[in-house]
Amino acid sequence: MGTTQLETVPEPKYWHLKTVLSEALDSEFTVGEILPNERELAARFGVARATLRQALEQLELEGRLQRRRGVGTTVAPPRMGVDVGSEAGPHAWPGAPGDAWHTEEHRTAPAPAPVARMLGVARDAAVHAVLRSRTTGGQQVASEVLYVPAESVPAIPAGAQEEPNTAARARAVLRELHRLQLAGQDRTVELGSARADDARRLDRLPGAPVLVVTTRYVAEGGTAAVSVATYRADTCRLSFSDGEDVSLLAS
Amino acid sequence: MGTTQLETVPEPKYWHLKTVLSEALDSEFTVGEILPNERELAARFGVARATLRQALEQLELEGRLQRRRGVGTTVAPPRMGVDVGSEAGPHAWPGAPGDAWHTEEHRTAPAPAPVARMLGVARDAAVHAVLRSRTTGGQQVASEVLYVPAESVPAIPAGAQEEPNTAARARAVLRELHRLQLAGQDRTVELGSARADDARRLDRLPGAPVLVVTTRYVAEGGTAAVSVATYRADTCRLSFSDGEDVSLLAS
DNA sequence: AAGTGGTCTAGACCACTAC
DNA sequence: TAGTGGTCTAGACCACTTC
Repeated sequence: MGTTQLETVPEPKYWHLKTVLSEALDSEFTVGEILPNERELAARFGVARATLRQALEQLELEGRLQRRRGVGTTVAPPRMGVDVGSEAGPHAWPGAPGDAWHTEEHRTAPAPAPVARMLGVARDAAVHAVLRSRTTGGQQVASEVLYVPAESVPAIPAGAQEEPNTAARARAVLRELHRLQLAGQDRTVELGSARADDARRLDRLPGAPVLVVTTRYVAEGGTAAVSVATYRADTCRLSFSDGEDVSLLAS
Repeated sequence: MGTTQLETVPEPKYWHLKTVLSEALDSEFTVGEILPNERELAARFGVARATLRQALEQLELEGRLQRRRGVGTTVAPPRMGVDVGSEAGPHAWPGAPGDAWHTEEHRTAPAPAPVARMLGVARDAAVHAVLRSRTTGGQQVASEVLYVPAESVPAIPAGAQEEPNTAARARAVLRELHRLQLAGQDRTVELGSARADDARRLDRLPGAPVLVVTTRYVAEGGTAAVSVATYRADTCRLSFSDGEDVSLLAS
């Protein structure tokens, strides 16, 4: 026999299952419909529940399914496009009028190591942390922490006094930030898994896949602030329209 | 007792494990070092192998570990930044001189349904498909398919003749495309899982997490081409520098 | 041939939601 | 309380790499 050995590949069961289920979703189910439970599906396909779950996990990762403990597995709507590139025009400070975020809270804490490095501050230096959240179509799609070193907003008193009016303090930090001249910004996107607090805010379990968008805001002196936004990877498609008029994207 | 019920939350074992391992990676291991095998790690932590694997999977998803069948689990280097926004200046056609891609192959096939919709062609209409790949630091980080409807490159003869010189044909399609005036482009990023062919090209198993970057190229008449690029989500951090001079990003 | 990670099983119990 | 998905176990065998 030749060396070609056509298709010796034994396709894993869960992979084949995923394909079968995916086609069934396209043809026999409608958005929002609930699937039979895992034990029954496993029995119906003649596999162990763990194997079936491997297939379901993949489909959930791809945004085709939504699973909720105690409730069931439902067919997910197509991912929603979420504008990231031109929320309020190119090169705008966070919190500029018209952006898609809701300012929620203010804390004073040391920034995570990579953020501290970008900001050029000591690894354990306390900075302002402004927590914001973003909702689209009635659903929480992202939560963000904006790190602002004290040097960027000298008019804001240091946070010795941890008062309850944190939302007001957060807005004050943003207002001060807007006084600076924004020289530019750059963004990175990477895959992450939701930490416990983000997971709670996004209504997901810890470890759920998220898209982490890190934005560095550059002003005169250097990096004036860094934002770390985590988007639900299962329901979101991030869109970076370059400021052009892009109308017919739709789904 | 009050209703606060502090920390009733029984943290899942795999979650706790992941935290412990993560800290160990930071303090006791160096990049490239190989970990003890899964059976031994599981025994050492007193959990089933499946539970340990759940923790390892998370760490691999976050780019902390790299696992290879038949070899072992190694500590991964930090993710590499991959420029997506300004490869060859803003608003350049794919294949413009200086871009980071290597043109490999040409096919003629119907585009996937969502792409066909963006291109405004019939769902089963055959279009040019140009396959390209991108390497960074000696590693294959992305594979791309560029879909070009026949209308965008009328000078290229329809692909009745499936000759072997497909790379040459691919470059011819790109050359023809460059004759059009590029009016704008927009990008989306979403999470996906590698199909069998992409997985092979990226040296990963099918289903591996990938970041799917979809770019729509707009010329006079409308959408002239659509590119679907899949990046290894475990090793890549996509960077959208807005064309500014952004030097001090580092790791 | 030996050792690794990848797949799969059949079961158990837990946490959560809804009634 | 009943039913769902989430976690966990202790095994088995397979596919792949290396020697």
